[in-house]
Amino acid sequence: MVKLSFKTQVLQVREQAILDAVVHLLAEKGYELMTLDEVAAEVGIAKASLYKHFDSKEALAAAAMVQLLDACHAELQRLQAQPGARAIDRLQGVVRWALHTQLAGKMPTLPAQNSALRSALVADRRYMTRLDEVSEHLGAWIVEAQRTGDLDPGLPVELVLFTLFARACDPVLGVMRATGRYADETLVEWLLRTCFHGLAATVAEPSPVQP
Amino acid sequence: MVKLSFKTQVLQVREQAILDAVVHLLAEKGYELMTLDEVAAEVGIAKASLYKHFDSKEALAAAAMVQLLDACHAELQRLQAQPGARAIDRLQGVVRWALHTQLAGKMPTLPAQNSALRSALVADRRYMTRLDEVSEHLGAWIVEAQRTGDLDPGLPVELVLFTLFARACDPVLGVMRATGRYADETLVEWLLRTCFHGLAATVAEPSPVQP
DNA sequence: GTCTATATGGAGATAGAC
DNA sequence: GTCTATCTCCATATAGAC
Repeated sequence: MVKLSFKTQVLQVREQAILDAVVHLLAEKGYELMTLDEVAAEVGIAKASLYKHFDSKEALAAAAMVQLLDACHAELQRLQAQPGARAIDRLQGVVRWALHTQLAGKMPTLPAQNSALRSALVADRRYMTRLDEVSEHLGAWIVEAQRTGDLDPGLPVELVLFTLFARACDPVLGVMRATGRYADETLVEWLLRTCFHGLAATVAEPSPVQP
Repeated sequence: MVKLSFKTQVLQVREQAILDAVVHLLAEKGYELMTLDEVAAEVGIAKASLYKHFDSKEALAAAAMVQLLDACHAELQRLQAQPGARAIDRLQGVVRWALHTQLAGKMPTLPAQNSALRSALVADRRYMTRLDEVSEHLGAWIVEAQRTGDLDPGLPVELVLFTLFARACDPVLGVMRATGRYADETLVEWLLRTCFHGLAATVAEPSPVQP
């Protein structure tokens, strides 16, 4: 076991607090609208202190995204360990996890195609490595689900993959929640249904048994 | 017919050029990353001149969004006039139109939930009026499609409506296009399929007739 | 209305004491 | 490493001549 000095531990706790704030603000307002003043205020430290932990705003956001991918990876492992599950069950499970993460205010929106963040992310090896791992893992499940006919085999794997990423931060969830008319769990199930079976969703409802 | 002086016509043409540039830049980079310097440069006028036509950046974006809603409204009218079409056909038609608009670089992304743009839009009567009209029109089609069983009647109308708005600027289209591997029309059809029938899409392909 | 030039404010990043 | 204070850049918005 690696020995960590007390000071080092305090440091790590602080860095974790910073990353939590960043994830929260990224989820709430997105990268462009997130300011380092807000981050510092939420953590309760001076803005300048942030630069002792991270080189720039982009590096800060990248570290937060790495943390998110780590959480996703952990969820993939957890789902992988489910004994009787089929690939399609695991895929639905990861989308459900993503939607819950979004409901918890911890799912950053996808970076815009030409954002400064985008460039920083593709240049970040830790981020790209994890993204590849997650993509590989999901890709394998997608291929398997297509083989068993649970996913449309006519769609390119990458299209399914990108769609899953996009649905993870689907704005529909937030807008529907803002109406205040539906329970969180209901919304999650509806979004899962539209994601996998579409708005048409001709899936037969189980009819109640007559007494 | 209303008589317009030459000067007034020139003015309107210029304003249209400005709005075209704004729509283009909103689609390309989003509201936050769009700068008035870029707008002015693309139109070929001085930045200060923009303020003779529009009061602020927000007003500029709002006018562009109004234009987009007008284009959407026109498309709704066109689809309404199709004689034999069912409601579901019309709904798919409007999503197809939206995706083509996005491919043409003329579909702004949805404003973030807490953006300054958002506030400006809800405060803009012209925008809200048109949004209500479009929503009403689509809502009627949705209800009709649910009645005929072409859309899942178990989903709230507003959820379907928000989902259609969200899919209009689905980032999946841009990402897939960036791979350069697929024809635009193919991508549009795939996205329509996943939108209405989901990633599972158990719809049977028409098998070729044997000779 | 269009231009050049400028004012104003906000946000990322840095300096230097402690 | 943390702080206060400051620098610098850039984007919105305005002033004023033509």
